[in-house]
Amino acid sequence: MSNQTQRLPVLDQCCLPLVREPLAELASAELARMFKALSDPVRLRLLSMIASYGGGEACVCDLLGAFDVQQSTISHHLRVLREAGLVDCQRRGTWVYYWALPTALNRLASLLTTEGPVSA
Amino acid sequence: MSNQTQRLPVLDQCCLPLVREPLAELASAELARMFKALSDPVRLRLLSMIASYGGGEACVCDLLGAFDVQQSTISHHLRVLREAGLVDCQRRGTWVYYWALPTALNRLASLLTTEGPVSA
DNA sequence: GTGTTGCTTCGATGTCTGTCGATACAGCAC
DNA sequence: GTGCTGTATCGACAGACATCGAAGCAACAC
Repeated sequence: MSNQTQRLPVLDQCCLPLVREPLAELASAELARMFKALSDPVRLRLLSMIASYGGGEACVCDLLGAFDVQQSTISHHLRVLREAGLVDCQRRGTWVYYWALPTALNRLASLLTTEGPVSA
Repeated sequence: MSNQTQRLPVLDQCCLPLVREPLAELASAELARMFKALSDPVRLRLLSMIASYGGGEACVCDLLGAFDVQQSTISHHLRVLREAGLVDCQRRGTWVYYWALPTALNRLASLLTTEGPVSA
């Protein structure tokens, strides 16, 4: 279930802050895909619930109750987050667990930061 | 030209990192609007060009040449960025200048950060 | 095997969005 | 005033997206 979508090669060398230098065209396309995954309230709450859940991962069954949409819709949003490289998942027996990918989140964060030192 | 759109009240008290606690429903809607503004490659590059431009602001005329889309499309994207609270603008004589709003960018950045200290 | 539960995928549908060309507006030069 | 330039807004349209219900698949219980 992991790694079934393509990698995001551009992100391996990008991530100077936006304010430091103009974004290249290729990088902007990849980054826009990641931000698009964050551009829906349901997905944002899903990511937040997953990332803040005890143990750093959450079963889909833990997430469903918090939303007023159908289970298939949640599954769709989880897939969008996964294809954007923001979360990954694994089936364990009957249940599927999701966890956030900190590297991706921190890269987006450092891109938006306008102050202080930068890791990349 | 400034402040012609509504404020984003939720952001004044939000912005603990996503990984720290689940996002409230209201906050997620406001934040999703901001991320949506970042979810287009043209807008991402526009923001980057504006933020990294010498003097911290850029005239629209400085931006147009870098894109393969019509001027009306650029104007549309600049409006989306402005209504999301990520940039502001001011007319000076014939030209309109845009600048990034660091507070908004840093809030999004701290929301995504999974490590280190947090300002809020 | 059958049945049940948890989750994903599929297909359809209404809404949103990026883009364009045309038009309107603002400021300057004259 | 007229004309010109820079930018914003309007209206239309194709493509993208969020949502749903139905169907499919995987793991378990029996």
